[in-house]
Amino acid sequence: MTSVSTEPRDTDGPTPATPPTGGSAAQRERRRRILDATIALAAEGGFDAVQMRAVAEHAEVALGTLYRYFPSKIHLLVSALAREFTKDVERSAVRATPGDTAHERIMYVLNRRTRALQKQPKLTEALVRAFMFADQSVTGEIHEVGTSLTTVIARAMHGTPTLGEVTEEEAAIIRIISDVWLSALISWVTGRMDAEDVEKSIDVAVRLLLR
Amino acid sequence: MTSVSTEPRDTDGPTPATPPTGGSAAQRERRRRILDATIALAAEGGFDAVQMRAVAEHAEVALGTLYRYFPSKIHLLVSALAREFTKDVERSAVRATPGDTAHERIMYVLNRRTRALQKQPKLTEALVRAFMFADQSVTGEIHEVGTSLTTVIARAMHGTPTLGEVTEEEAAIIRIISDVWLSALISWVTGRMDAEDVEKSIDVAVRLLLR
DNA sequence: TCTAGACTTGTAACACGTTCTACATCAGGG
DNA sequence: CCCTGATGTAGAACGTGTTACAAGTCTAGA
Repeated sequence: MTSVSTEPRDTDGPTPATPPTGGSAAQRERRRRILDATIALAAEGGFDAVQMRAVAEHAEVALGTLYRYFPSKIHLLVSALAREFTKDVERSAVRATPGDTAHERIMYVLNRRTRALQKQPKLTEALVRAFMFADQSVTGEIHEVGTSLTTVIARAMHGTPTLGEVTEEEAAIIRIISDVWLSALISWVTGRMDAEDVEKSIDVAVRLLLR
Repeated sequence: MTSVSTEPRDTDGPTPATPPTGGSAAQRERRRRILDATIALAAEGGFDAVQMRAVAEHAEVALGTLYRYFPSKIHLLVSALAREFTKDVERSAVRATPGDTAHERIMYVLNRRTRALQKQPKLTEALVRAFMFADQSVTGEIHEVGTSLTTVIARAMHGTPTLGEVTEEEAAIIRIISDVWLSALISWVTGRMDAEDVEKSIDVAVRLLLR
C-alpha cells in the first residue's frame, strides 16, 4: 500500500489495468487464473492471505506479470469483486425478482447477496476491505461495482429484469440503500454487527425510504 | 471500554491501547505529542505520509514507544480521528444548533463538519481511509467515533444541546444519515464526488428520511 | 523464414509496517 | 541508598507490497 496519491502516471505499455475483454486468448486465460487464485486465497485466509507472491505462484504467472495485469493488490481485489458482482447482475437479468412490493423485492435481492457473502466470511472481509481502502487510482473498478449494485437494486425496485426509466428520486433512494448496505457489510466484517443486524438495518432503511 | 475483544492477549504491560486519560502526566504528554505529529503529517501528505518512523521522530519518542502507545498505524489514525471528533462533540454541547427545522439543523452541523474536512483534504484522506480499513482490533476506537457522530446528529435533530429521549425510529434515521455521510466522504476522498455532490447527497437523504 | 518488439519469467532490491534485542532511565519500596 | 521492575531509547531485523532488470519466448509482419 504505497505511493500513488497524486500522480498515477507510469510507463504504461499496452495494458493500463487489463480490462476483462480484449487481449489474446492466452491473456484472458491468465487474467482468469489470476482472479481465480485471488478468490481462492481470499476465501481461505482473508485479506492478509492474498499475498502477491502467493497469487502469482498459484496462478502460475511471474510476479511481474501479475503486476502488469493488476497494478496493485487493491486493484486486484476490487477487480475480483467487480467480476463477482457482474456475474450476479447477469444472473439477475434472466428472470423477474420474486416479491409483491418493491420493499419485498429489494430485501430479497439484498438478503440473498448478503447471505452469500456471509457464507464466505474471509472472502468477504478481503473484498470489502479492499473496496473501502481503494484510492483514486481504482476509480474505474469501483465504479463498475457501484453500477452493478445499483442496477440490481433498480431492477428489484421495478420488479422487471429490464430497466425502464429511473426517476431522479428513485436513483437517490437506490444510492442511499447502497450506502447503508455497504456500511452494514463493513460493520459485519469488523464484528460490530451480526448477520441479523445487517438484514434489520437494511430493512429499516428500505422501509423509511419507500414510504 | 478499550478492552481487547477476541485475540490471544499476550504479555501486555500497562497500556493495551493507551486510553486518553490515565497514566502519568509525562505519558499523557507523550500521547498528545504523538497524535499531534500524526495530524501534522497527515495534513501535509495524507495517509502515505503518516509513516511510523516519521511520527516517532516528529513526536520525539522511540519507535518502540510509539508502538507501545498505539499498536498499529490504523489504531493511531483512528485514535486521532476519535480525538478530533470528541472535540467537536464537546463544542456542540455548548449551545443550540441554528436552524428552524430538524432538516436545517442537521444540514448545518453536517455541512459545517464536511467543509472543515474539505479544507484539509490530505488529512481527511488519511483519517477516512484508516477508518474504513480498520479491522476487528480497532472496534473500541471506531465505536468512539460512531458515538460522537450520532450524538452530534441527535442533538441537531432535536435542536437542543442536551439529549432527551431518542426513539427507535430516530436512532435508525440517524444511523442511516451517518452511513450516507461516511459514504459520501469516501466518494469525495477518492475523487468520485465533488464538494457539492456531497452536500447534495446528504440533503437528499435527510429530506427523504425526515418527511 | 527471419526479425523487431511486445510479453513473460525469475530474481534481486527497495520501502515501510511491525517485531525484537540490548541497554538506559526512572520511580517506588526495602 | 540501592534494588527491582516498568518504561523509554536506539537500532537491527523481518515480512510483504512494489519496483527494477536481464534474459527467454511468442507473434505479427516483411
